[in-house]
Amino acid sequence: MDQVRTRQRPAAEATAELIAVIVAVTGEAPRVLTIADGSALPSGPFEVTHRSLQAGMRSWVEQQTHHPLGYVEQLYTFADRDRTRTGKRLVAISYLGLTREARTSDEPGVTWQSWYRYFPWEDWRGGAPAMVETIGTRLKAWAEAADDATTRRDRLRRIGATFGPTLNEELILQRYELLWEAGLVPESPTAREPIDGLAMTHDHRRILATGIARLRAKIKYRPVVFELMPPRFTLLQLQRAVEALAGRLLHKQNFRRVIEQQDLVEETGEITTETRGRPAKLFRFRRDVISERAVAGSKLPLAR
Amino acid sequence: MDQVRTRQRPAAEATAELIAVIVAVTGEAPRVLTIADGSALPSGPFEVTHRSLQAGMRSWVEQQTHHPLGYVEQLYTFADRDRTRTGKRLVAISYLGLTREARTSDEPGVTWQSWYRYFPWEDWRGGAPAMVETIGTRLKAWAEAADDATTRRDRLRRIGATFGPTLNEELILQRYELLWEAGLVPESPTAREPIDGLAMTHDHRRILATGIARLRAKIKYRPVVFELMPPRFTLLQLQRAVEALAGRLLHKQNFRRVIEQQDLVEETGEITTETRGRPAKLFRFRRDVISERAVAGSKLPLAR
DNA sequence: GAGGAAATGCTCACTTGGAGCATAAGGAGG
DNA sequence: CCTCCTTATGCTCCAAGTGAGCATTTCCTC
Repeated sequence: MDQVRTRQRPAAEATAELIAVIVAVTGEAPRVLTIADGSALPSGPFEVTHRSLQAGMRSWVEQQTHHPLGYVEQLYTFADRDRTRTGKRLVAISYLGLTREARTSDEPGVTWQSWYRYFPWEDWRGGAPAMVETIGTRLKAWAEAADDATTRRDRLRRIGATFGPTLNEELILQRYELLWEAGLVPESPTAREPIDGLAMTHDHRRILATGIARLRAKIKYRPVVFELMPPRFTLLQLQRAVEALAGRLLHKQNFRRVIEQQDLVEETGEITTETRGRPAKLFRFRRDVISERAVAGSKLPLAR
Repeated sequence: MDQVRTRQRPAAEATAELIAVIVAVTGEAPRVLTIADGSALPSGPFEVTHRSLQAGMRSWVEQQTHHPLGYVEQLYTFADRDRTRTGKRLVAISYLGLTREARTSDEPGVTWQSWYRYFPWEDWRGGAPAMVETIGTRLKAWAEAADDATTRRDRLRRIGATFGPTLNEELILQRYELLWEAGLVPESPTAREPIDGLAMTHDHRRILATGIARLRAKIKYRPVVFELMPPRFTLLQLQRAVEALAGRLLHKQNFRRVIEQQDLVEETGEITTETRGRPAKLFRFRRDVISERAVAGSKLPLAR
């Protein structure tokens, strides 16, 4: 009955847009596929010809970047008030895709960018980035500038939780939002002398942050890193990839221990001498574990 | 530039629908708010007047059920081909809401239902439900009936992973999908002698499964159970609520140990004698931890 | 041939998580 | 009033998991 009532109302018109965060790891850099020379994520409207949302997203990415996609998962859906046009609502559905960087597309404007160009304060592999101190100072100033004590305390608490010494790499979105609120990024309406870091159109940088956060969380319990690896790799290469994504370094021996005891990889029998030092065994991902434990976890030594 | 190309294409029309999975725990039953006498979830179109997707969803639920909402989070967005009407695409955005069951709404058709009426095979609190064996038999028959060996092996693997002895309560969606594929639920196009369990219109039962899966996963690392509890409760009541959601029993002493060492609750100083046995202390949730560790986890002894 | 860089093996101290034993404290029934 | 039943609470044990390091091995470069 309420169903019926629902049906009687004129359904509101809307436009659905598909936005993709496509990630690869090349060398030791986590990279994201962009269009418009790094200032936007691949995107396009959901059309009648698309079999599904995901299919539509794949089609746009392939059309705009000529890059094939592998693993894909939905991220988040939002409707900005700012995105309203001609009385219709614009709903944006974002996806996270994992792939390996192929030949540079010859499409104009299509480039792979290290995601740390957009979030330079997120790369802690070489210790805390210098700018973190500046950020801390400016955030505190912003917190102190609050009108009432409650807001002030709340801001300080959030600063401590997101930029604290025990930095949690999954909180990238919360950190970005804090910077946005504090007017430290150019996209912010209250921006004043923004800090370093490339911006993107609309809320694409925010969507990128969402994708990174999801990925940083997911590598801890699902074997998704392997979607970013070449067919054969050494354990150190695997570790470097995880470190690139997480933005922090890991204990080598423990990393190997966990990977091996998880039975996620198997030796190919080959050995590489391409690196310095003692030659390393090459491994391959045991694809079958994906089905085996689509469920069970994969666990990486990323706990804190 | 690719951006520009995107803009030049005529944006496809779509209709966005909001669907809500509203959960409460009453007594020892996890309940879901339904309309149409249990056959549908509250839902309605996203309209221009809605400030945001979430606001729209709240407004529909309140309008259809007169039930106030608390905690809410987005679940998933999908576009069924079947949902196409008049050449437009229908995008459905689903939400999960947690609340406490208030007075029964006087709206006709609005009822709270135990979610195990829809998924009777998911309640393992009293041991494996009798129907699980039947399900296993029928699923195996379905697997064996596959044309080629690969499909057969794959089906058996999935059956083992989802209905295996070490049943993982989070896989409720995968189990439902398997039953759907095997034609064991009435919604399935290949349905034949469906097993027990109430169906819902469209894919609402599937959305409910998604919501339950999310909630079962989330209670393990975020203090969301408290959204479902009264202001003051005993630790056993809290445990019963978690068990109701997870569909399985927990070790009492360990449960208390974890809850207490997490500092999630504090004693009210009161004692209740409303239950049998030794009177229990009443606790209240420390609301402030939500902000304290919006981040950090809460962890419940639900690991396996 | 020496030194440097990585790969590998192993140890140790601690933390967590799953189980179970034992005791305490009300209420109900006799 | 006494006994039994039920639930609340305290604690102990043990196994598995995790964070840090030490020690060796094996190539390459100089």
